[in-house]
Amino acid sequence: MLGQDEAVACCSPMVREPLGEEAAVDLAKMFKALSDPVRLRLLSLIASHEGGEACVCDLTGPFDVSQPTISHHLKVLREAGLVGSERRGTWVYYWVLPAALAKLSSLLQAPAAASAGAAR
Amino acid sequence: MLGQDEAVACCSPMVREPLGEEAAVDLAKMFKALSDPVRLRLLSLIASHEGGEACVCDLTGPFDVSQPTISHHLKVLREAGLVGSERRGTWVYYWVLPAALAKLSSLLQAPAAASAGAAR
DNA sequence: GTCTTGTTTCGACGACTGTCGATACAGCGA
DNA sequence: TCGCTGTATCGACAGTCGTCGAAACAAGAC
Repeated sequence: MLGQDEAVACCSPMVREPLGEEAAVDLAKMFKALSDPVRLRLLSLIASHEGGEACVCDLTGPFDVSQPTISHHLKVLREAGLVGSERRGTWVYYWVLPAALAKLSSLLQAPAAASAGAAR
Repeated sequence: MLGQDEAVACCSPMVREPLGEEAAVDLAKMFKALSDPVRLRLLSLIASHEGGEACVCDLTGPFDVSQPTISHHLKVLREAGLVGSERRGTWVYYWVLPAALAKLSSLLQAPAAASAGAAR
């Protein structure tokens, strides 16, 4: 549960060395979870919500899609390891797992050298 | 073409404030391009290749899929704005656009505070 | 010009995805 | 207990995606 720290530093930028086949499959699942506008907004809505967590009732309002669809997207995010969830009484709360985001973020980090060198 | 610098700094982490509807649609397209294992490996193969660029002939070998499929994936990456390409004589070369990766990377950056605060 | 090699486009096919309404489940309050 | 509200699951449907072989296009070699 708490062992998220190792995940943060697990991935050097993918621009430094070729991604392994298995790692690519794994990472692709996480990116796929981020590949829908509704899920992206859900994630940012949860993360920026007061206290770092939000109940589903906070999340259905801002969208034009039905409640079952929101529930489906939340499930996708959860199964991708991007958010955690817990039922507390009547409501179910969701929060972002920062280690997962950090993992992807560091993976995409482009070395400054490459960035500067790309003056084409 | 050259206006990539502004893109680098355009996006504060999505965990700080809710993503706008249009921004989410835009970003989702880029993440969708990353949501396939073959494309992820292609991207990292291109980026980590000597000189920061690779010709298609360097990219078809490591994969089990047909060459037209590789070409298709390269097109997806190109249309997502993640790579650039150019024909030089017989061969076509691809390179990564670092600004695009940096944009996504910074977007996913989880503030240390949120990380620490998630001690549930 | 004609052949050869490298790359892209085309058309088709099965599999997966996002969405919905209907329904089921969970917990609270009367 | 019964009803009410919040959330998840189910089944269905249209649309998109990854893949292939065949064919077209591009550039150099003979």
